[in-house]
Formats: sequence, structure tokens, C-alpha cells
Amino acid sequence: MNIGEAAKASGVSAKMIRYYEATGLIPAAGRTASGYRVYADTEVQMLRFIRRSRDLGFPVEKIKELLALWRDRARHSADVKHLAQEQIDGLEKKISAMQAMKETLQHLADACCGDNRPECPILADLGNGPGHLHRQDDAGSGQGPLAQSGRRRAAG
Amino acid sequence: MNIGEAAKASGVSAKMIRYYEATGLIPAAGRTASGYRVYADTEVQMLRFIRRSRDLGFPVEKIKELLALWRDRARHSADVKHLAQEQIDGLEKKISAMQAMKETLQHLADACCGDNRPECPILADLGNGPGHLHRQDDAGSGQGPLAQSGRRRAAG
DNA sequence: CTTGACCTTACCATCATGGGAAGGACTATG
DNA sequence: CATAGTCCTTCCCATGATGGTAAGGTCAAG
Repeated sequence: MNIGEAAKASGVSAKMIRYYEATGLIPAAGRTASGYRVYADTEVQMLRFIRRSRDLGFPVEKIKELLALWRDRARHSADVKHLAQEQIDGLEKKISAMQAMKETLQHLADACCGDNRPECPILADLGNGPGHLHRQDDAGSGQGPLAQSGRRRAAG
Repeated sequence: MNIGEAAKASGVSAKMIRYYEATGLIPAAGRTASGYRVYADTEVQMLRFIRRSRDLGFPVEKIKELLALWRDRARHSADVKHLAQEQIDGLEKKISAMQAMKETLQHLADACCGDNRPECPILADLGNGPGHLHRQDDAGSGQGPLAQSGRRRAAG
């Protein structure tokens, strides 16, 4: 199997297979006399493992550890579970952060009429800094830089 | 105000202020005779706007549009709302993807005893590819590359 | 032998951010 | 004035995972 076939079979692009090899995530593949990389089923299986791990959001560094455990017939499943839990926790943290962003934006968007008038609580909030969700009546005063910022350079 | 003070006042690092200037997100700051950048409240306000937008996940390119609307006293709030909605949609998409990852991982982790034995449905799943959540009894057969994959590197 | 599809390496770009080096500017203290 | 320390300047490099492209070699089919 050459790299293109291995790519198709594993779902990992040829580009990434070479990258994983270059960075030491996978061992160097065998080569034909003319320099083509060759892959056997074992390698493809490893690539699929990597692909799946990436799909679950694991960074390559963590996949390195997962692969080591995968290969280790004497591993402790606790170690694997620990890695998984770390990943879950990391995902949860990111999800929460994005959820918070989304909710803030949703509140702001809900308060914006979205018509052809310039008044906009979204811009008002962005301009005023955080924590102004309840001051929508303020919309119309605190929006906009109030001037084109006449670049008065206080030279010296 | 020099760049360090503006950074403190706005929450944007000096490094990023220079970056925003270099990439055209903000206009070039004024300079003292000796070359130091100087900032007035207006600029700091703009930096806070940027900071807050970043905190809500907007990419710099979108912030460019938001800033243009912020400055435009004849803007239509609909345009702002549209940008916000795009951002909300993007966040929701990412959240869903990460939520799916997290749930898959959680199922796998729940099925893993997490002790000192090597059997591990997490590794089994990663090795077998997607869609094997119900085949935990398989754990113990499909895990591991079955060999150290006799790395026959045909002499590069 | 030519054509086309594939392989090889090597370099560049992303996106937003930080780190660091080399050198100049300002401030406070002797 | 000298010196130390903190800040500023520009320039280059690194991140993480991925794609793109270019220049050149290889293989299979006609």
C-alpha cells in the first residue's frame, strides 16, 4: 500500500501521514527502492486510531500517549480512562466558555431590533465593556467613538 | 498614554496592540518625537471594543466589520445583528461538535473500569473505528496493534 | 515514448498570541 | 554626569494541525 491508498483506507490525508511521521507520532514507514512509502494493515490501523482520536478532539501530544498505551499490553485501563477524563474536562471547559459567549451574544441580539436604525445594544455593549446587559435604555448614548478620534499626538 | 498604559487600560497586550496596528485593524497610533506610540482615550476605547469582541469569540476579520459599523453613525442595526447571529451560529456549531465528542468520550469512559487491568473499551473503540459503543464485550480482542508491527524499514 | 496520476521534498500560509534579542529612551538615584 | 532599571522600538521565531503549491522523480497504461 502506498501513501495514497493508506490515506484512503485510514481517512488521514497523505499530507498528515507525512506530518505525523516527521513529528514522530508514528514510526517512519518502510520505503520501496524508489523511495515511495509503503504501509501494511498494521500501519493503517494505527492511522485509523489516530484519526479517530483526532475526531474526538485529542491533541497530537495526547494521542502519542494513547498510542503508547494502545501498544502496551500491560497497560492499566485507569491510565487510559484518566486521559479520556482529561479530554472530557477540557472539552467541557471550552464548551462552557463558548456557551457563555453564545448566551451573551444571544441576549444582546435579542435586544437589538435589527432594522435600519442605528441604535444597537450590541455595539453599545461592545463599546461599554462587560456587564451592561440591563442598561439597554442606554442604547443611543454610549455607542460609537463619539468622534473620528482626531489623532492628537501629544508629541513628547 | 504610551503603549503599556494603553494595554493596561484596555486589557489588550502591547504585543497585540502593535499587531492590530500592523494588520490594519486599528489606525496607526501617533508617535512621540522619539518614536513611542501615544494613545488617547478614544484609542483605548476602541481597544476595549476589540478586546470585548475577542472575548465573545469574534475573529479579527469580523471585528473589522464591527468596528466599521461602530464608527458609522448611519449604520443599520440589522447589519450588526446579522454579524452577531453569524457568530452565534458559528459558536453553536462548534459547541455541538464538542458536545458530541464529549458524549462519545463519556460513554467510553463510563464503560472503562479504570483499574490496573489492560482491558479498555476506550482503546478498543479508538482501534476499531466509530460506531462500536455497544460492542464493549469485544474489549480484549480488538485492542492493540497485535504486534509491535515489525518495523521493516527497507533502508531509506 | 508519452501522458497522466501519483509520489518525493521543501517552503509558505493560516490565526492570534507569546517569547526573545538587540538596541534606544526615559526615570530615579547616586 | 553616570548608572541601573524599566519601558519602548523593530525583527524574527514558535505555536497546532492542516492545506496549498512548486519542482522534480516514478509508475502504469496506451
